[in-house]
Amino acid sequence: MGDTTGISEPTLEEQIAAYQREFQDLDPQVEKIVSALSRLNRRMNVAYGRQTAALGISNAEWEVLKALVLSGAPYRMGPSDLAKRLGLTPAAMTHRIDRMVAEGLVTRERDESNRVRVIVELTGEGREKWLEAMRLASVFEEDLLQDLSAEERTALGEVLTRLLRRVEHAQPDAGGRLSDLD
Amino acid sequence: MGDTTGISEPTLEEQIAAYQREFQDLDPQVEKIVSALSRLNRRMNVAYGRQTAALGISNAEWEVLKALVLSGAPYRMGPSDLAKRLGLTPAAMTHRIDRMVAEGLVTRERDESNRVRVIVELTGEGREKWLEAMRLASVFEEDLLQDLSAEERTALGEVLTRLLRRVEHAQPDAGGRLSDLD
DNA sequence: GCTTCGAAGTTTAGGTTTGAAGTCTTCAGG
DNA sequence: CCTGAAGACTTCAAACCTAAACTTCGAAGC
Repeated sequence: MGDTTGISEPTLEEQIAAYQREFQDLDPQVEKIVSALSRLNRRMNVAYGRQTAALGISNAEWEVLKALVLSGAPYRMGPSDLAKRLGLTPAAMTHRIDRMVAEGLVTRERDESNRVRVIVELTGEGREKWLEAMRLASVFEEDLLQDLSAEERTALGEVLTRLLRRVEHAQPDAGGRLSDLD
Repeated sequence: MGDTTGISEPTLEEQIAAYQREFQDLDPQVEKIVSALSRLNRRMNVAYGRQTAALGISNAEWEVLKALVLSGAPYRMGPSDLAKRLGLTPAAMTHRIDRMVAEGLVTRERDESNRVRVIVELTGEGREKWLEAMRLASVFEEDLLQDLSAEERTALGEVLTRLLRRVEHAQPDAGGRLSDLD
């Protein structure tokens, strides 16, 4: 994972001003929200990356551990399910599992009841790694939000889930319009 | 850019419940905000990816065009500056510029006043591509936020920039605590 | 002037992901 | 049974990234 520490970009205000200069047909308020969302997420991922790196795992491996843990005991999933869950191709999943097996985070075995299927199962070590990562992450997240009052947190959560519903239940066609899928 | 269309994850509510089950020491309200932020961003990137793909460019190339345009006329930057701006290594920047030169989106020439430096300059075609992409993106973004009232937009922008300031001026150490850098 | 150091880009080697092709297993019909 | 088809996973080649070594140029110091 590349060290994105040295990332240097203009301030949000400067960037909005530049957008106004180069593309007048743009609502600065909308752009502010979108740009802030994007930046916030990038910075958070950098932070998560440092934390997981300190535990000796990559962000990619953390994603796999997360999917397995959240699937609930006995913490088993097939490679295809994992791939769909993480938005990877099956090929990438195969290699990622290879590495994680070598590191003892998961095991891979054939399903004896259906020998086409493969079962990826979290090891005790893998679960422990996830718990450690979660402990770090939860401290970071609480710190991040510490300036927000309870009311602000509620409001923010509500607005974000509203936006999320809007993108999840609809995907834009090539023209950019959101069109319902279901 | 892999087609992440088939991404399949539990609903946000299910995921929060799973977190509670597997890691009790977690504020569901915090986790809701963080998870929604992360998902929202991922979905938006998928949407942007489709739009830029429809224009025959990748998300990666779009980032470069954006940096050049926002730098202002005459739309020139050095590879190192671009690399820092995008959070890439110089090596990656070299190859990315290679491709974009081949596609006619930018030109590369040596700075005659300082022959170590290289100048990457946006072409008319590159600028036009960016404008097209922005037209699509702005429609998408406006659609995304259409359910939010003016007051909600203002409040959301304010809260997000507040969070952004908190991560930008501080980066967590390996222990997860935010610690001021300046 | 000569040397040394640092900065800017490029090249090279290695690793991860993708898309396409291939293998193996299961299942439904003849 | 045997065959064909579909599904689950793996293998392979190509694309793109990172880290590190290398090349070149410019700026200081003696």
